[in-house]
Amino acid sequence: MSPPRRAASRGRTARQDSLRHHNLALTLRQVLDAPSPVSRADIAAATGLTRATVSALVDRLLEARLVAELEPVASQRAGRPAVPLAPARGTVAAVGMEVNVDYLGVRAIDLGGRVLTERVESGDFRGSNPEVVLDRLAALADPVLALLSDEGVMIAGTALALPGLVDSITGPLRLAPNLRWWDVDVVGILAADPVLAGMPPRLANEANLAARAEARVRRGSPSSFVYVSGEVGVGGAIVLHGAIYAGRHGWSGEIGHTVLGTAGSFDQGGTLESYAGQDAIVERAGLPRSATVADLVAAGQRHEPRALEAFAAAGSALGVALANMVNIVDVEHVVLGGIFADLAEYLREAVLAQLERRVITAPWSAIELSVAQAGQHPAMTGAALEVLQTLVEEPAGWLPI
Amino acid sequence: MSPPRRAASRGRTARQDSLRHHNLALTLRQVLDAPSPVSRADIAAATGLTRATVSALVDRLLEARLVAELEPVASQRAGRPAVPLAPARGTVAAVGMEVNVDYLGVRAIDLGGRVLTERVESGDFRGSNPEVVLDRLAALADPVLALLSDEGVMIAGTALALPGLVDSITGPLRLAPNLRWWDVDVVGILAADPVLAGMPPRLANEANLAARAEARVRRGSPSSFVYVSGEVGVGGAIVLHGAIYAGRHGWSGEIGHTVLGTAGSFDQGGTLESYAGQDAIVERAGLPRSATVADLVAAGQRHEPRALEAFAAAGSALGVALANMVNIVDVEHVVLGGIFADLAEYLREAVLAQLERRVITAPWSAIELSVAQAGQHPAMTGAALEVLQTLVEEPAGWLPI
DNA sequence: GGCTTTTGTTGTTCCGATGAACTTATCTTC
DNA sequence: GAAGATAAGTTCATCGGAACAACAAAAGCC
Repeated sequence: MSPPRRAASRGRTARQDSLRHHNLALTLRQVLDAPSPVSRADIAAATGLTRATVSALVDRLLEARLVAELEPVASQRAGRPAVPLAPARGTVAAVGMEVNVDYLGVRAIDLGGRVLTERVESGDFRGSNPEVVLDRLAALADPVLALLSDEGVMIAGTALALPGLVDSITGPLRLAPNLRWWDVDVVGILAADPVLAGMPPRLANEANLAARAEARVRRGSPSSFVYVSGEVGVGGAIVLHGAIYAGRHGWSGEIGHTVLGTAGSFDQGGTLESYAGQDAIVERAGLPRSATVADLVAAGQRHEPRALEAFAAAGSALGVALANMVNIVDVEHVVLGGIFADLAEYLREAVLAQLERRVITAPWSAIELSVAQAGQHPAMTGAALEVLQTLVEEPAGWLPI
Repeated sequence: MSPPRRAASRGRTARQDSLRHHNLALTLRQVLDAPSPVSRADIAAATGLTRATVSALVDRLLEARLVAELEPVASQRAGRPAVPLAPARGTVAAVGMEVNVDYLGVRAIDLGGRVLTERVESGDFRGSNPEVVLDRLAALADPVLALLSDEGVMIAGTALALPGLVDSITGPLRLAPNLRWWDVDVVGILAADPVLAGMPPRLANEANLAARAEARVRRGSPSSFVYVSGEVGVGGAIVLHGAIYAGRHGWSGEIGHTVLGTAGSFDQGGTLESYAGQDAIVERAGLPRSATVADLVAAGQRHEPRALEAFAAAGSALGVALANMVNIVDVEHVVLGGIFADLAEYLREAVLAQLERRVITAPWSAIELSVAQAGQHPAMTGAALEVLQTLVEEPAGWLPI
């Protein structure tokens, strides 16, 4: 087995076929990332490759069924009409899975990012047994994978989003505080399922994957942002020039544990999560422990003073922690996800006030704050995109011999 | 510090000559980064290129006078003796400059990182006039550049380290709090000097460049670390896999402005600098405002209670801020630079205590704390290395036509 | 119906890495 | 000290891959 060679990546020697790999990946990205179908000539113009070269590359992608030709449409312009190229539909799927505190799910997307199938189950997995929960996930995934196989869809791979610290890709899961799981060999347990044993999931942190999904729907504007995801815990991620910043092990973005509110002595001091986690907000708002996000929003709409005060406190804490993060990573756009998206209306002012005050670069580059657009369960989509990315970076592996 | 064009870098089309560029840079790095001279055969073995290819590439590097052949040494082994290759000496120089709060200087290094010349002047530049100071810097740089030219050394370029926020590479300097400079067109002012007008310096933050020098002396272990530099201000930088993480504008690593010690309300709250900046430590130690680092160290050696207490407070604050940073960027090694290096003995315990307590990944990957090894004025070296890097990444530009 | 314009394809050429054979320079062994 | 053995570096034919230019195809324009 040859080592996985990426085209001319840093430190590796560039051979003849590195060129092909690189340009093939480049061409594929042009098709996948374009908002509407593109022609070979468009790709040539965008990449600087010649039309001849692009034609040869596209031929390979067509053969591999990664790209499809659509019917030409009348362009109303002079010249031979272009053949529109689009991501192939129903040929290749990527499967994203997620285990979170209150639900688990499976979502399959195709090369165009279209959802092919999805299954989501609610539950309460705080303090749950990993084997039991992961068995349940496998039971959810099996029919999805079977359905895809029946339809002749090739499965590019699987990935699993987890609300905790995961060693990049292969695991193990070190710690998921709100599940109360630690040192769980997730891949090993899932391998008990015969189907998943054949395509072990890549593991990653839920917030990082949600940020990936967000980066995709934004299609590059902004291409760099900090993503904070409010769930039971508070997660974060950094997207720089469209790519997830994973850190050394994949443990980056743990904003939830930012220390705030030390009262003079550094031995006390609560973390962001203790101010802006869902439980903290609910408690401060004076709602019962079982209150949901919807209950919080409702309280806000009724202008309940205690709720508004809780939102302001959470917003300030979030703003301070985000300012620290922005000062360190130098990214001027912040995206609110999870429950922070639902509560954005009530948090916005306090968050922005702290950001504008604490971020030293604010006078030269205003901090923008926006609400996540990636829809329900973005980490599931992000997990599938993670798989897709490996394919997009290495399309040569999918070519017919 | 932004990504200068790499051969076949992401998003660019790879042409035939991209291969050459890439492999040429790869070969050059092998020679420059090796601790001792290497042969063509060594390079071939290390890179996977064939000896034939390496020979051809090395010939070009010899012609460009970037690499030199040394006298063969008896290897005591069978076989034809290898021709040792080393960075060329005295052919190409990179010039690093620095303006800081209490000194300014110029340092020229060659391809091997050897210091060719350097000039440093002390001063007190708080609240200084940028034109005056930069004129003085130019007056310091001119003879250095002249000397190099006289000796037939080609100058690869210049770079300038500044203790503040600089827009990547071309400036302007947005803010240097301790100089009390803001929105200074540094490159424009230096262009009044006829010599520097011909080779305008790249600008970057002092801490980022010091971290670059540190990464160089460490030669890759650790290849990822957080660097905190205590000066009058507190600067920071992130090195990931040997490369400086610059952020979106080059404003990353501003750990000095981390908010700590908010007493319940988020409207108060001091920054790290107000606990661990030199002035803060001096004041808390009960020393006169004019006290130097040496005075602080002396007070520590005399076990003066107020000094030790000040060190403990600074260490705790630093530890909390570093923990926040490590949680966000996921790097398990911390390097203390500037005055923190001198005071490391007294800070270590408090810093480590906070790190071990606050970094959530500490149980799985112990945080290591070490002292900077890059010597005096590392940012000057780092600035020169910044220039060198552009050459190393694009050696093709230096080839004879 | 010729002309223009744009798309996609077909050779040919050129560049760069490979691989095998060859030369060079040492050590080893009898 | 001559004959291998071993390793370093070079030479040359070959091959893969992109560029370039010429050409065919399919439209609109007058």
